[in-house]
Parts: sequence; structure tokens; C-alpha cells
Amino acid sequence: MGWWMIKQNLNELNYFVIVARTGSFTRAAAQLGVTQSALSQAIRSLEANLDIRLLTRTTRSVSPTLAGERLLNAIGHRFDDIENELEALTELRDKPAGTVKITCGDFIIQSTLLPKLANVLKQYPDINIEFNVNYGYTDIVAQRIDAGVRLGETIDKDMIAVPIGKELNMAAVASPEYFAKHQKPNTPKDLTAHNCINIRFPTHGGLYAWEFEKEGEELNVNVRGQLIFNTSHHIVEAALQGLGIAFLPEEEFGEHIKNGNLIKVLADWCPAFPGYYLYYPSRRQPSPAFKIVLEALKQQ
Amino acid sequence: MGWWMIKQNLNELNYFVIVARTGSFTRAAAQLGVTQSALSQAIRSLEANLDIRLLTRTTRSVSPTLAGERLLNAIGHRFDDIENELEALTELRDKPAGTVKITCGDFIIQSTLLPKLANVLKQYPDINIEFNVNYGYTDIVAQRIDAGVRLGETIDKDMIAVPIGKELNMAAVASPEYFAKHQKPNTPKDLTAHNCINIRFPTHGGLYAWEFEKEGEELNVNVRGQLIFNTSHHIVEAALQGLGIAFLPEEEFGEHIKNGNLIKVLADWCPAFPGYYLYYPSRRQPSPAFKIVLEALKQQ
DNA sequence: ATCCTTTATTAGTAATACTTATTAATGGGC
DNA sequence: GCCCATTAATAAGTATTACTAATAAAGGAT
Repeated sequence: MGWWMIKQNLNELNYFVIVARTGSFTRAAAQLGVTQSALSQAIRSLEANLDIRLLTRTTRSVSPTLAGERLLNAIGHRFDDIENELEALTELRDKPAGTVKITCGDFIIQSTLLPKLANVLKQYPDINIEFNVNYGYTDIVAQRIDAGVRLGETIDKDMIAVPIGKELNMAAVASPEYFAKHQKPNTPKDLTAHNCINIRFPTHGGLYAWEFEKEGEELNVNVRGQLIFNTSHHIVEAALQGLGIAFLPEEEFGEHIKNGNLIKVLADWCPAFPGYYLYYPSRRQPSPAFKIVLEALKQQ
Repeated sequence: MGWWMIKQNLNELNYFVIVARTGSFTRAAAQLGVTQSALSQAIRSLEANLDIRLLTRTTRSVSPTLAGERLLNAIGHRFDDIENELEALTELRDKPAGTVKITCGDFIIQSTLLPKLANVLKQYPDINIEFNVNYGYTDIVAQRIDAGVRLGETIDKDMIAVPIGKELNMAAVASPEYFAKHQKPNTPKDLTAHNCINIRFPTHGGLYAWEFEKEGEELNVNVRGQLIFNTSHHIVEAALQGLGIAFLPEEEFGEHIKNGNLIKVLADWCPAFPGYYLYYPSRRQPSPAFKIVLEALKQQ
């Protein structure tokens, strides 16, 4: 055994690539949808066939050997290429197929993405969309995610950003209960005396400095308060419970303003926002499915 | 099914590449060492998974569809790369492994190649050598053969040629029976009156013009006779049976000259030959096994 | 030292890949 | 034009393999 190790190992080789990249049998197994045991056996079999050790593994770490490193570098991206080509091939089908992965916040899914994509899902039953709700920084290139949706300001280079959805109006609100105890602010500067619910930026780790504007005058306020979130949903909840002033796109408060559960302040200072952008790597060649999704999202 | 057609099809994809390249399920099956039926089912399964037709096939021909053509172009050489890398990886093993394919004439195998390679075979049990005895022109690049052995004159460009074995002395011989009926030639020009056993060149389709030399004077004779071969073995046999004069490297006549079964003539006109050359593509990166074989053959 | 996480192992099972045998279709030879 | 040889498709059965579930062993972290 060993003198015809040429082929037939292709699936095992692919397994190896995934394990080596993730550095973990367990994570690789999750990614591939098999058990960790299957991978363990596959790698063992591969190493036996090649008669060379590819991964040095303890119960705590998995790292490629010299040979494994070399093999990974040499063949890893070939498998990527093959996978990409398979995706691309679907554009020659009658109906395009494939999975499009999008990372975004949770609110935007219901408010914008799902409505816009409903027709795509119906029209192309072989197109799948995976949403990855993630408030932290997401490297969509490294994680092989097709696109991300974030507020307009933060756009990496090598990324194409297209606006989706309409302009957003920011709104500063708090509950009637809160304003019963605290005076309403008249200018952004008054906010320094208030209990403001902070939001931590996903991309860079900093806190969001609330941005105001009136008659061309721009004012950024570093507010303070007892609560910090990185999810807008919980900010709304906290505001409803009277825990402070929240500052978010007005949409996110839903019916609460109209119902009187939340009261807008500083309305004349609240700027219109360019809104959400979809961004995706300019270098990667888009799959047919992604092209369709992109077109649908571009529609205003 | 079909919305996760991403991977797991790798072996089938490789099968597809081979079938598409050979243009035949049967030949591809022989090459892969499986039955034609296995390939037929694998391709069917692949096409079902991708939901796209890759090969249009009648009972008489197999040719790729548009999608198949594209897929073949896109991923075919990736599989080659992967295979090459697997071969190359063996140089990191304790013992190199792999198969080296050599095309050559039959005589050289016993006279030169096997003696020189005997130690390699013993020392590296995981190295295999496949000899392809072939008198016709062989495109070692297209047929993925590692190297060829031919007489020195014919060297393609993009080929590296290294001399193996010693100089050869040509010899013109015939049987005693023949010379009992015909006068021995004294100069090459006399050969025109003789029944000379011709050899057809493998590379270019022409007949070999016998090359003589004496005191710096070179003489090429287009001889004539009743027999033409493209294998030296049969030329020797024919000469032994008194069917004419043969002109070959002296070695090829073995013991027959010493035994008196064949008689040398024109000895002073017979030149020393540069001998056999091993040639191999300069562009292809040599496998570890081939490096070892090459080293062994270079030794004088 | 203990617990938690991660890989290795074992045994059993489900899945599939392959073989053999046969059929259907096609093109070339006569 | 007909037949034969060749080739791909199909059917059914089997052997192989790939995978799962459960458990053990090992290494870090606290």
C-alpha cells in the first residue's frame, strides 16, 4: 500500500484542508456537517496512504507539520477554486443555485432584507440565503461570507458598497416615565447630564459618539450612561423600561413612538442618515446567485 | 437536493475530468482501474447533483457540453496540480515514492536501464518504474510520461537530454550463409548492391540512412533491401537467418559476432556513436522519485 | 488536583461505490 | 442495406467505506 496513492483520496484531502485551516477537528466537523470522529478517521487514513504525518495534534491543539503546511499551501486554494467554479457553473443552469451568506444586524433583516429578497426566494427555489447576525467585526473575506450590511460610514477598502434601503432619520427617545423624572434636553449638550444608553461599535471597539446636526452645525457628543449595548434591540427595550435616552434610527423604535411609549426629543437636531450599505469584496468574482441577490437588494 | 452541492463530489469530479479528457467511458475506466459501469453511474450522479448535463454521449462518442467544457477547463488542471503536489510531497517522507514512466526501445531496458536501476528499486521499495516500449513517436508531455530514451540525434526543444550509458560502436553484420552467396563489401558504397535490412525511424517517419566514417570522411548511405523493421530485435533475427546485412549498435548483436553466427564487415568504417540519451521535459517540475531515477541513470 | 475540552478509538450500522451481467444504441465494414 | 463490433446505460446484488454513537485518554486551565 502506498505506491498508488495518487487519487481517490480527494475527499479526504479536502477534509484535511478544512481541518488544517480551522486548526480543530471539532470546528471543522461542524463546518462540514460530519462528526469529529469521521474527520479523525479520514485524516488518519490519509496520513496512512501518504505514509507521512500531516498534522501534529494534541488534545488541545492541531497544527500542520512541515509536510502538512506545504500541502495546505499547495492544494488549499485549488479546492477553493474548484468550489467557486462549481458555484459559477450554476449560471449555465436553467435556474441558478447556491448559498449566499450575508452578515448583518438583526433589525435590518426584517425591515429591509427579507422584504426585498422575498421575490428572489420564490423565483429561485435553489438559491439559499444564510444570515449571520453578528455585532462584532466580521472579516467577510476570511470567513468566506458573500456580503455584509452595515451603516454607511464604515467601508473597508477593496470593498464595493452599494446603498440599500432609504435614508434613515436618527431619533433620540426615552420613555414618559424617564422624562417625568428628568428634564427634556433642548440641545445635544444637555445630554451630558442625562443617562444615555451607549452603543459599542462593532467594527472598531469604541463607543458611538452621537452625531447631531442643525442648520449646518455638526455636533458630536460623547454621551454617558449606565448601560452599554452592542445590539439595537436591547437598547429599545432598555429605553422602554425607562432606563435612559436611546439614540437610534427612528425605524428601530417601531410603533413605540406613535403609541406614546417613547417620546422623541431633539427632533430638530437629528440628522438624516445615508442608511444601510451592502458591502462585498471587489476582488472576488461573484457567484450567479449572489448577482441575483445583489440586484434585488439594489432596488430602492 | 442540489442546494448544497458544494463538495463531497470531488472523486466524481475527478472521474469527470478523466472521462472528458479521454472522450470515452471505457478508456477512462481502464485508466482509472474501475469498470465502465462505475464511471457511468458516477457521472450520472454528478450531473444529478449539479442538475446540469456535462457530457453528451451516444453509444459511439462522448463529448462535453458547454457546461462540461467550461468545467473541464476550469478545474481539470487543478486536479493535475493536486496530483503533482501529492507526488512531490513524498520527498518529505523518509522514503520517496511514486511511479516513474519511461518510454524506450526494448533492448535498452535490459542492456542499460535495468542494470542501472536495480539498486534504486532495492533501495527505494516505494518507487515504481513503468516502461513503455514504443517504437513510434511518443509525446511524453501529452501522455504524462516522465522521460524517454532514444538515440542522441533526435532531441526536441524544451527537452533536457542527458547521455546515459557509454558510447556505442555501430556494426554492419550478416550471417556466414549470406556472405557465402554475396561478396563482402569493402566500402560503404558497395552496400548499394547488397540486401540491407532497413530500419524506420520512430520519430520522423523516414528510413535510417546508414552513417559511416573513416579518417574524417563521412558517408551516408541510403541502403536498399527487402526488409524494413522498426524494432532492432527483429533486425538481428533477420540477419541471423541470412536475410541481409544489418547495421546496429554492436551490443545489440550480443554474442552472435563472437560465436561466429554473424560476421562484421566494414569495421574500419563504423563510427562510434554518442549512444543513448535520456530526455525529459525541462518545464515540468520533476518528482522526487524521478530525481532519484535520473541520478541513477546519469552514472556512467 | 480537578474539571473541561478536545482528540483517539472501538464497534456497529447505514450508505455508497463498485462489479457482473445484460440491454440498447450506433457507426463502420462488407 | 444489413450485420457485427463497440460502447454507454441499466439492473441487481455485494462488498466496501464512510459515518455515527459512545467511550476513553490526554492536555490545559483554573
